[in-house]
Amino acid sequence: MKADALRGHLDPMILAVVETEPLHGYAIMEALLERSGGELDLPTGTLYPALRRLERAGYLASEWSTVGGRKRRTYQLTSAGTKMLASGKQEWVTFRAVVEGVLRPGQA
Amino acid sequence: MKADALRGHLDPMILAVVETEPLHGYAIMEALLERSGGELDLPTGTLYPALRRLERAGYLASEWSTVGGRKRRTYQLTSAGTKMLASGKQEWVTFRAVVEGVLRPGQA
DNA sequence: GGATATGAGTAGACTGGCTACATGAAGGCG
DNA sequence: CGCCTTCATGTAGCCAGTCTACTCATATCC
Repeated sequence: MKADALRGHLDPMILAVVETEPLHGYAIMEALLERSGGELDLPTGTLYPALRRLERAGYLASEWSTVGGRKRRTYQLTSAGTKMLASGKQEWVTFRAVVEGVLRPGQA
Repeated sequence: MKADALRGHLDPMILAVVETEPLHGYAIMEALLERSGGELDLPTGTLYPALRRLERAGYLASEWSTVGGRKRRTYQLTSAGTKMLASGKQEWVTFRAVVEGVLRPGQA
């Protein structure tokens, strides 16, 4: 899967994995990997800046903790993030319809 | 629909509309607009550079003609373009599975 | 002692879609 | 005639997000 393909689709995916429970960065990486069936193996240079961006934008809130001698920054959805996730899901549906309307998969 | 979302997905869409018949740039724009239900209204600053890029890459071949006093550059798929389109469609299926696996739409 | 897993982060490159602009002909309208 | 809209192609330069490559630090297992 090409890197560019993710553009603009990563944000809702990140928000989605912290929807049900707050997670720290490393756990978010693992959750994305697991939910995508091993396809979405984000480099840290992508994930961490993305998380900070989403926090700056007000969609995530973070909190430091120490577990087993290691520092974690745990992120949770804000109410703005919840709304953003909902609209992101809606946009995905639109986007999918556009692409498939043009590609017409399964058609000559 | 955000602009970034298109990143990496535009190329197969362009190839798809010239799959059945060669078209010139302006007609490609209209075809994309029509097939997407009015959602995909590409600026010329996006489409024309993309076409040249795809031609440079060997996926499209172009030919000039004059119709009604206006010059047209008509593009058609090369055999490499046909293969590229096929793999692009396959990549789309994968990408869709990844996004939906993470987003889990219609699920809590 | 060394490798691996956990955990967070930055600097800088790359790239493709965008805005804004330039050019020109055909055709309709008042 | 002058003006606008549509058709038609194109470039220059901006911008933002993902990437590569790196740093730093602890815990655990061999």
